[in-house]
Amino acid sequence: MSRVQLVVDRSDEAELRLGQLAGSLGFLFRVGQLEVFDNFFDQLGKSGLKPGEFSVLWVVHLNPGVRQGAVAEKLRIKRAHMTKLVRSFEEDGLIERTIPEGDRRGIELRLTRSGSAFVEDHAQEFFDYAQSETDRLSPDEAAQLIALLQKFTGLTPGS
Amino acid sequence: MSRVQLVVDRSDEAELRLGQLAGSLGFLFRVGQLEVFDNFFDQLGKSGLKPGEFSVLWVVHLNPGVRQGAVAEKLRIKRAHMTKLVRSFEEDGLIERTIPEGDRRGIELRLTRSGSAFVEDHAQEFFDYAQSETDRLSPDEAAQLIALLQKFTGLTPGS
DNA sequence: AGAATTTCGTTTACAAGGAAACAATTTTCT
DNA sequence: AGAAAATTGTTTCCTTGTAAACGAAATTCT
Repeated sequence: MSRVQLVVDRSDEAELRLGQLAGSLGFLFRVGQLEVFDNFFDQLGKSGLKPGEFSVLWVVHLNPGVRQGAVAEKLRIKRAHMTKLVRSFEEDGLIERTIPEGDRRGIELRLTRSGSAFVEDHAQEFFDYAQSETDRLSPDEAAQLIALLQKFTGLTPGS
Repeated sequence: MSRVQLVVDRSDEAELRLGQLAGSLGFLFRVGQLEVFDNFFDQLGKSGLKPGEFSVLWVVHLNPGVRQGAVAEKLRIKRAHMTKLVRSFEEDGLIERTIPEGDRRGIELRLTRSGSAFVEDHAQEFFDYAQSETDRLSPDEAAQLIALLQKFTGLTPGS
């Protein structure tokens, strides 16, 4: 008895066509970021460290007295949201807000002693992790990728 | 009468140090994505086109009958959220959901005639825009950046 | 000086997205 | 076959982030 077998070969979960989408910067950025953040939480989530929040503390650490609007603009956090972050840091005793004499609209941010301690405690693991993100690329490729991203975003380590 | 002028030279909004943060992939991805999306809405927002939503329609367009979980996984959309998107597309008459014979847990997605029309109407401008995103880089750099991102994310145009 | 505009942070009201528990189905393991 | 485990989509609740209108302060323009 002969049998005809229809082999559809969906390869099941196999291939899913993305077409031009896979060449779209916006999409690649999104996937890249989720990739990185997922790993981040897997590895550092336990220490209560969130990338966005740590970034704010880090920038205040490097720029004591900075106005919160300037941090928001640089880190691309909306001002409305920055208000919440900063207030919450203040409640946690990590950040100090002072209204400067010169311009009493703005608010200057500084780390408290406790905030400094937090940054110093976690900077190492944060940036060590940032380093390890690039493991899936060769060192050359990683350096190239970062350089291209910096050019694209207009960000440089210096400033 | 002589005057002493204290010049602090804050350069005002000038420089804000980011230190190692500017070399962190997660941060660069985030800024890159926001950069791209802001421009996207400036240019295409009027046509009611949202990048995430269009991406879903596009993938269904290229892979008729795909299960929604597969789309979610590939596009890195959480399944809970994909449910909402797909239901909303169904309400709008853009997508058809059918329960396949083989496995009645899953749901197969297909574009309706109206959904196909939408994708065909907007694919051009969507990907034209995606192309224009790279304007701030040279063509070589853009190609390199995309290739590196594809390698990093494990995504390739083919599949 | 005084009115109009701009800047800065805040508030409120909402949208986007995620975590966890769940029901229905299928698969695996005895 | 039948119990245990895994898969798939859904629901509910919650967190994160945004938009828009606002008040206070500073700046600009007569």
